[in-house]
Amino acid sequence: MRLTNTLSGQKEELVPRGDSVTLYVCGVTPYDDVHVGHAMSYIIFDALRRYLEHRGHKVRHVQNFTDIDDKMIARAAQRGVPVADLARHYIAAYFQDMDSLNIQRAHLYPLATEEVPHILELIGRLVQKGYAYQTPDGVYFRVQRSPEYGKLSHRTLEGMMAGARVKVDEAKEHPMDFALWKAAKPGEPSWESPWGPGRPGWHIECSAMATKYLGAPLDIHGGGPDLIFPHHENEIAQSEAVGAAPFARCWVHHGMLQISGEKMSKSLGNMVNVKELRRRFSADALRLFVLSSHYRSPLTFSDEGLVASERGAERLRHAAQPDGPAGFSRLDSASYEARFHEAMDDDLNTPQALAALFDLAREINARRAAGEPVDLGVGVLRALGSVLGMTFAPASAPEGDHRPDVSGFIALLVTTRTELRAAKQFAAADGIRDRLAELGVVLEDGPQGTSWKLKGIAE
RNA sequence: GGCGACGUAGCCAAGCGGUUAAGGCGGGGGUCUGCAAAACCCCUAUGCAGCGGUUCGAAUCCGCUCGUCGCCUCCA
Repeated sequence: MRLTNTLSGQKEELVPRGDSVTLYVCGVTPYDDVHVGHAMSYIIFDALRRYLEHRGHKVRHVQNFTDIDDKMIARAAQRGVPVADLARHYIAAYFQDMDSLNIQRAHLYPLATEEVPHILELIGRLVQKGYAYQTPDGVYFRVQRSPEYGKLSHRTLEGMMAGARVKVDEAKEHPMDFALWKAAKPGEPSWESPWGPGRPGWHIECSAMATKYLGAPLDIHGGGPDLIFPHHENEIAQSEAVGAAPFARCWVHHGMLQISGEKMSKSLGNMVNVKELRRRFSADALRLFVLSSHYRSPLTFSDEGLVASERGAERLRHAAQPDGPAGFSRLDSASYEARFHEAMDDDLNTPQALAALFDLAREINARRAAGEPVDLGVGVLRALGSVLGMTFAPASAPEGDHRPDVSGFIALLVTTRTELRAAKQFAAADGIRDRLAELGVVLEDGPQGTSWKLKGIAE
């Protein structure tokens, strides 16, 4: 398949070298609940991984947790809890939320705090080779030693300095030099090192973990677009300085999630967290919302968009119901599969892949309505949908929905209503239906009798 | 100030020089139904921000104008 490589700005054919594809995705700093921006990011990389696996590649997927940094320390202090406890809590929350979105877990989730020896070794090599120097504040990377610095973000040191929004630190040789090791201030968690007690800088952990667990060059290194600079740029500088060049063959970045035209950020206070969203929308609706635009385009979050996606998800769910007779069908699912693959092969074009799925759903519905067996088509729809991470699970049982199971009572009312209808007492029958609708139970009369489902999710 | 992205139907969104401009949501009409819902069928952009240019041919390439947004600082 072809993927856009941020490094070249071009679509490039992904050619696996060994028996597997290595995928490193930058993870979160676990100091707060995950928000829709994270959801968007990890849904996209989940779809990428699932597709690679669908195409027969073995994927080795590593994603880190930055469990020690300024934000962690500040939040822990604010709450009066140890940093490690804060990390443990939000890492658990991260998994809960991502699981609820049907995002496959990475094979390994290294923690920065557990990689300190390896990080120190890497810093030592950088110092030894003249790429790093010590100041009273810690150890810094010497960006001017990297002639290619800026190659990922396509900018130059001069260009960045022109912006002049860089804080001046007298002790640094160059304003763009960045910390590899931060000297501990009193009361901060710290580790011993040849440069005094301190903790790792942000960027060094990813270089250390990625090379340790996957080895350079990585086939794919991904992350949010806001990580291109400085995080990923610095990862490249550090890693390639010690000979791990190229650090990654293909850099994959997606568009930014925005909220009503603005960037969503902690400072603007317009965060929407995943837990809250999952109470109102199904995992499939979130998937559809994210994947119905191309991953490299910015996406604007909106409630109306989610509502529309929930309807769309419901449409696919309906078509994917494995009912009806099995048997031969004239439905040509191969052509839909071909469209799906062609779209996904071309830089993960999920909107077009979804279009193929919706067209398949339409044909399934039409043939099912005509009494034809559609089990083969349904099988293909479910298989391809699951490549995108769709669950097809009924929307009626959202995560965190603690409504008691009332199906017995509803069944009783449905039976009663059926009897009323048989007796042509339509006013009473409609009354039951209306009252149930008010309570969030939708009845549908079909040839095989009356079925019901809970509405509730996207109300 | 530097770098970059985008502007396609009421809304979201594909399209990467050449058949009738995907798909979803919404809306309109119809079939089915006691009615409704769901489902199905049909319709919903002679036009792709505007103006020039290149080309036999442009939503797609180039230039300019207008508009929106992002990165350059912690952030997926």
